[in-house]
Amino acid sequence: MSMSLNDRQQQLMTMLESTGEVKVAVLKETFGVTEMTIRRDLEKLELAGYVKRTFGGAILASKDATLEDRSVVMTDEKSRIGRAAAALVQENDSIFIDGGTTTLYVARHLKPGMNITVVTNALNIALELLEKRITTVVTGGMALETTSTLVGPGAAESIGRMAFNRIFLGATGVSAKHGFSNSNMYEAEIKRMAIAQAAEVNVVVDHSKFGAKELFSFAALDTVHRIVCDQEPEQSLLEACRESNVELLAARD
Amino acid sequence: MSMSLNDRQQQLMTMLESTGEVKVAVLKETFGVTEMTIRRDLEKLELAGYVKRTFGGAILASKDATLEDRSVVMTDEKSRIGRAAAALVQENDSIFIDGGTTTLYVARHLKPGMNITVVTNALNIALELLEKRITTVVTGGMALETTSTLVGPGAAESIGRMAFNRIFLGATGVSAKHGFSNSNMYEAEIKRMAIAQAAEVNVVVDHSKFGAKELFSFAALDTVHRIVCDQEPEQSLLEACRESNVELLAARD
DNA sequence: CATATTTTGTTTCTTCCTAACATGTATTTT
DNA sequence: AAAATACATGTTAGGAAGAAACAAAATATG
Repeated sequence: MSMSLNDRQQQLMTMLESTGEVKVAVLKETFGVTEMTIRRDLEKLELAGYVKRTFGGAILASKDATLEDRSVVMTDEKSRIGRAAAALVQENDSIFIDGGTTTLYVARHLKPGMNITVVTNALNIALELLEKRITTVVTGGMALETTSTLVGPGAAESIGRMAFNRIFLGATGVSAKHGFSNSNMYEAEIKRMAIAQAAEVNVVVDHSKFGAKELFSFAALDTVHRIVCDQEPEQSLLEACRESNVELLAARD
Repeated sequence: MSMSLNDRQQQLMTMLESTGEVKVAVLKETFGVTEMTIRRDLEKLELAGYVKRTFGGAILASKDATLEDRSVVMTDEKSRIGRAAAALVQENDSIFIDGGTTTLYVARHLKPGMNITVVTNALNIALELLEKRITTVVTGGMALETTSTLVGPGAAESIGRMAFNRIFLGATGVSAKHGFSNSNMYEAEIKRMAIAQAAEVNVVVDHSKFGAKELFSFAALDTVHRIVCDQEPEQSLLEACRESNVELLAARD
């Protein structure tokens, strides 16, 4: 057993931190591996003290251990990105927040009780916003196990009837040629719909997504107005952004 | 299952609070009972939100989970009702589950991985269903802080496009004359919409709601097909049900 | 006292877990 | 480049924990 967490294990921890509990049967589907592999992951995470295994899954070990010393995938980066993105939001805004791990941090950094209307297609984000006493509208749709995101015709249709003055989208890939992309077709479709209804489009990504191309592209580079990230991309992508007139907001802090 | 904790269950909680974790095998010896008895204790404590069961034991529940569950009353009754209601669900059903505390227990008792499609307007119910790997569709709408329920035109519209062969609704009042009622106008509207699209209407209520009339009535007595409750109502309401051809399913067990 | 109700035990079956081994994939060594 | 090693993942079989249904005992209730 290696010392550090691999990609899947870190993703697993991110999921766990947003939902509070994970199930072996779900994770198996999510990552496309056998239950045995998931169990080995959980065993390792339990030994490391990160999680407590339950019958059929696992929950977070304890609240106090959940602090920042956990080396979960890019939490610090995502948190900084979320804070910077949330700072862009003005009173009386009508915003849309996409489902995803990075966007969750945007919601978390919104000022409680703020007088805005937030539309989201993510269940966990909606709950988070409700706790902050922020007016929350949820798109309809079919729920995806993995991200608790709502997709499909129901979601698309309800978005089609709305107009946002600011939206925040996640992405699993950002490339100069290929633009912004996502690994899930249905999620990509929702992103496209939201963009069509938006006055200002923000994409929130950590630097690990730069240069990556996923199967489903949902926007060309010049379609978005701003990229909120934790550090600037390498030269070629940076130049492409300048040419496409995309603002780069790097939350270095 | 009794309403309050018995001696052994309270001792168990005391042990748990001092040690942080308990094991079935140990508790079995400690109290001189079978494992089954301990499991029943733990099951009850988990449904009440006090503990989280692990493999072979249990640990203290996390803070945020207890907040929601512990505050509610009639957990045992609601749990029984939920179980009886969930037993009505057949494979390949398309069902709707209303937002509410009692209906949450219906969702909790559905068999994991069951091949059904569940539509709901409650965020917490949707998350619960996702963990059980059940196909989940969420209505759109504005979220109400108090119940994390989605209401309004968005919700109504999406329900209007669906057809359910079974629905489960909560109610805050059931009376012979006034029918089924709810204290919240918006929620009542959703219930009306759902009924209009349903082949079979089930109302799940504990006995404390019998005889009560809330401001917003959403259905006459003879509109629903079945009432799932924990005990039969008094004579007058019982007769009214018979006359209106409403099946009464009392989950006494 | 008789009857109901609740609690606990028993059995059976299912689900989840573990362990041991097999396979595949990198990575290093020769 | 071939062989060896380590590592991650898959497969199979067996066991342990849990759930469901039923039976028995204890307790309460009229």
